[in-house]
Amino acid sequence: MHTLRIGEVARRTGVSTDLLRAWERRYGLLQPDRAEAGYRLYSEADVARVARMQELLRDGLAAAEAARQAGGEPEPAAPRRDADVRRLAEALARFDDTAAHEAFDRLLADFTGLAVLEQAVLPLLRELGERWERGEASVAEEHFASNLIRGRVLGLARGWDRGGGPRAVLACASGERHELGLIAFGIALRAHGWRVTYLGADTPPETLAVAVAAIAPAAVIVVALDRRRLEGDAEVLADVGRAAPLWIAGDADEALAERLGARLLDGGPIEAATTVAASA
Amino acid sequence: MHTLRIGEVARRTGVSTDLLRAWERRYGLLQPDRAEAGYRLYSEADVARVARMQELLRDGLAAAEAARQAGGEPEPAAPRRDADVRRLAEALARFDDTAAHEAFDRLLADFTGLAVLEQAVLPLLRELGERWERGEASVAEEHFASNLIRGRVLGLARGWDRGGGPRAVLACASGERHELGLIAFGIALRAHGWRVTYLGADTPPETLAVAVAAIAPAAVIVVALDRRRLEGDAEVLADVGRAAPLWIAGDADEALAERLGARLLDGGPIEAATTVAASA
DNA sequence: CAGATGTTGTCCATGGTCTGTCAAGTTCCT
DNA sequence: AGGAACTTGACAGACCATGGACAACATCTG
Repeated sequence: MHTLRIGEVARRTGVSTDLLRAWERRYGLLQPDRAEAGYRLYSEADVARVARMQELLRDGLAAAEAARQAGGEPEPAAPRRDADVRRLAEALARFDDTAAHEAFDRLLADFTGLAVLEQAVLPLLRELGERWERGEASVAEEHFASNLIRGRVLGLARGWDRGGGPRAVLACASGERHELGLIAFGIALRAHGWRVTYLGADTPPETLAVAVAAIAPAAVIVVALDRRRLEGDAEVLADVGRAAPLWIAGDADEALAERLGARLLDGGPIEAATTVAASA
Repeated sequence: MHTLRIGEVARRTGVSTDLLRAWERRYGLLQPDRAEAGYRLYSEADVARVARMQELLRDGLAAAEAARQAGGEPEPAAPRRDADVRRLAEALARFDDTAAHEAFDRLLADFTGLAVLEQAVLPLLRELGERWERGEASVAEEHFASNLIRGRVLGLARGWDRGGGPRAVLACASGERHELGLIAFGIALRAHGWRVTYLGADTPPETLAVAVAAIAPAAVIVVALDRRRLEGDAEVLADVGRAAPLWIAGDADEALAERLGARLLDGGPIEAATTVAASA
């Protein structure tokens, strides 16, 4: 199981080899096996532990304290997570509110909000949508699931305007009600140290304009899965784009972005957050 | 659990490190642990206490008095509830996500979910609506507030199907998106020992039918603030009414109820829950 | 009203601690 | 040979502690 050399771990985690050795020397974060020649040999669990360490550092803990906390149990491996995801899916299909919340709670206890969204919730909803298109899932199932999940995920969007980083305003376009991707983006941007003001689903463009005027953010992100929702409010959005850097995501292209004085965001929520974070 | 150093507490609260030390020295607001090197180590609870201190300062109290209250005995309940409701309203008007959640948390810690809804949230939204009609509140304010509150209130609707009481299915009519009253009703019905399956806003009638067939509840409650939302789905709703006792609430009257094979619910959410609970 | 007194947020000097990075010299593998 | 890794030691810059000082403001006093 212990097969990775230090350079590979560094590549995977973005932590320099020097720093990996320093963490080992100072805090005993990792205790890799050794090859006969003395080379450190790490396991996948070690990589996860380093990732956890990085998260704790981003949360503002001192390195010594972060190492102490990351030194405990590594994140549970994929099987346990998959079991909980499956339990969640089954509970939703049964309209079983209690079981669904329990599965969700367990996922949140074991993983970060971003990981839960990325690896469990979004794929689950995507799959549900596909099954629905194929006629295998009922409207009722889809409705119950997305309603419950919406409530839980909105609960993740809090305390986002704390701290001292640059500010961003996030909104779904007018009429747009799919906000899960936007929330995932918000969490990811938060991990980059930004402060986020989340306006949520179905934000009228005037609301956006008022918020932007009040906050003077370093970025404004508007998402729509149907480009007509953007086109319909083109003038107001262009005004917003003159007041602050505007990004659009979802069903948009370069031409539309240019028309709105906006920049285009594509890829998943996580890459998009990296892009925006790099802009300021 | 004392893990945060002073700089991180400063970042999270926006209070300078100097001031944190001054508050400790002068008022004993916080008594952090110390690391071996002498560094102050704070807990999450300390962060909350600082946030509370800031709120009291915003309310105009002198720092010494604010520290006394933030650190010491809580005030009697009623004034504090009013103060927290006011703080919630002010935070929402400022787009201040963190302060709003904190005020909400404190309300929930001190009162039941039903009381918070009945005495704080619903009146607050009603007042906001009125100010909006008079042009005193912006669309932006209204949107931000109801979005944040929706997320919090949805978080109250969990674990509702536990236990052994009679079952009820709750839904907003198709297109209807005002679900706060329905959630208040759900909490109240829960207090009568019922198990509640909550389908949420904008429930298509077919979804309702599937859920009712799957659950065989002792009551089905459908709410709409605009009666056309009920009339549009009259046939399916009448089918539902044949499968289980159906109640309609909101903008409806006896004639419409009769047409749907339903019974009429009026009055506030709490009386309505009493009515339904008495029916089984 | 002038002056005295108290309150409160901020600033500074000095000195210790923490932590990421770097360097030097060596060994291992292909 | 050359790239990657090893160990040890060092270092700069960020971070923190203490204690005192101070300016701005409010409140009280004669």
